[in-house]
Amino acid sequence: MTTANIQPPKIGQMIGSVMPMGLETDQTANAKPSPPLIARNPALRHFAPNASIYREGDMADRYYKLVSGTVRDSRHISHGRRQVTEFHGSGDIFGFYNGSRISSADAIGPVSLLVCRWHGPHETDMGMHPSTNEILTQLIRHVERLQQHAVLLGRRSAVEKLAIFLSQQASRMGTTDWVLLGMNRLDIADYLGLTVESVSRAFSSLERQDLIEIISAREIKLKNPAALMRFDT
Amino acid sequence: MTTANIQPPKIGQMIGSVMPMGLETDQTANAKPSPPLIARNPALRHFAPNASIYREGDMADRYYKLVSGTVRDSRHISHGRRQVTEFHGSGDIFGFYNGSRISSADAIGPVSLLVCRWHGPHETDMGMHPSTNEILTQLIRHVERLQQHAVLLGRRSAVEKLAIFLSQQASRMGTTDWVLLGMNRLDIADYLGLTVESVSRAFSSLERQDLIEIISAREIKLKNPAALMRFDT
DNA sequence: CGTCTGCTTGAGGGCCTTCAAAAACCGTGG
DNA sequence: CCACGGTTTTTGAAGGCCCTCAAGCAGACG
Repeated sequence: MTTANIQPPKIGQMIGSVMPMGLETDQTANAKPSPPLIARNPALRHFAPNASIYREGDMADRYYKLVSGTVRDSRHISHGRRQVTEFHGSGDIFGFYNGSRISSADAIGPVSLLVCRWHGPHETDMGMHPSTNEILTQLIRHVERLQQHAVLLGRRSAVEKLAIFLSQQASRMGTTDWVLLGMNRLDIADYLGLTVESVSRAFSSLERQDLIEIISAREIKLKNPAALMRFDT
Repeated sequence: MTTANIQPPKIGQMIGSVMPMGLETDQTANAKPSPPLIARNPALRHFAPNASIYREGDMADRYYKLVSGTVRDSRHISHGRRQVTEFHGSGDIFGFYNGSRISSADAIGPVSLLVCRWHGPHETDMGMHPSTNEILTQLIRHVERLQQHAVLLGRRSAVEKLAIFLSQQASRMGTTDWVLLGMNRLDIADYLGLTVESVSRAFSSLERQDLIEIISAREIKLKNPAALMRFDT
């Protein structure tokens, strides 16, 4: 079974005393009676699968540096729909907003990250752990990714969207011919602006064209990476 | 082919004498045959309609602060199509990339902007004209706008997309009940991930619903701003 | 073994795209 | 002032793709 190497997130194996299913808002509030919320220095924290890291409307008084796991950044839109704006991976710094947040961040699978206090650009100066240079670089990378995402969303065809998405996921994990997806079909659908069904059909279509092989739902072999990349022209 | 008939902006079109009336001429550019392109301090420059400010693949060795006019930021994709990722307005700072640029910037209409030299985050320190604080704020705003754009692109309906777009354009120019569009239908279409025809039909649909009044193609009266905003729920 | 969740597949309808053409707009020149 | 050519915008008709609703299937877990 190739699926053996995939570890579906298990709720029980979380470090610390984190509650399951993330029905509550913020871990930090519940983990301990009243922990020192954020020290002057970044604090390492752990989140259970589906736990909420921050929500739309919250004040943006801290930012985050992802150590391990995948974080979904999304906005709710009408009729229960939602738009996933970005997937964050290890090393990414995120959570900057001018004023209050306009999107929510949630853990997909177990997540570890550094929490840093921040009250605005004026507070971003020397001596902080992620340096101003690193923050600038990350913000710029952020912008680049979001522009790339706009290109994805503007595409007409569902198959094109998925092909490019898979290429990007592969290159992001440093490989060229296979991908281990950190998110489910619904997350992908909301990221690509499609429905779950359309995403599933796109997967099947790519497999029929012999461009990929669906080893399991989460593990994809790219049988023709060049052809997949070519959708991005 | 919708976007096939776009003429790629011509690089030679930097302003000297081509400025339409009503705009101050560029003294510095006319004073010397080949002015020092970028000084240590920001240099004010003028661009003619459709002039290119930077292109995909260029090294990102400078950034820009827009003084007046509208700038279109776009990426070329396959089959002559393109995706507009953002419209920049007065005061916006743009053009940051890690390494080489992944999108092009073009002037829509006459544009004046400050050009600032920049070779990476390490060079962004005190004493620059746009301060590090301002740059951080602008980058964050950039991210917020791009996230908002993703929400727009993810929308199912063309009418929804246009309604939200018009609301945003209005609030961006500080008004609530009318908009003067700085771009044509094709630009809007490529921004919203639609065709010109669909955009035009969406305009007509909104007018039939009595939500807007098309005074001229570029000048729109919002007859029911609240209803338009409600599409953004 | 049965339930639950997530993924896939099928059929029908709606919306956008495509192709085509008319209408409105604009600067130019008679 | 009006006529004229090119561009931009609008409108129409037909087709394709995605969405919706619905059911079947597979994997995980007790």
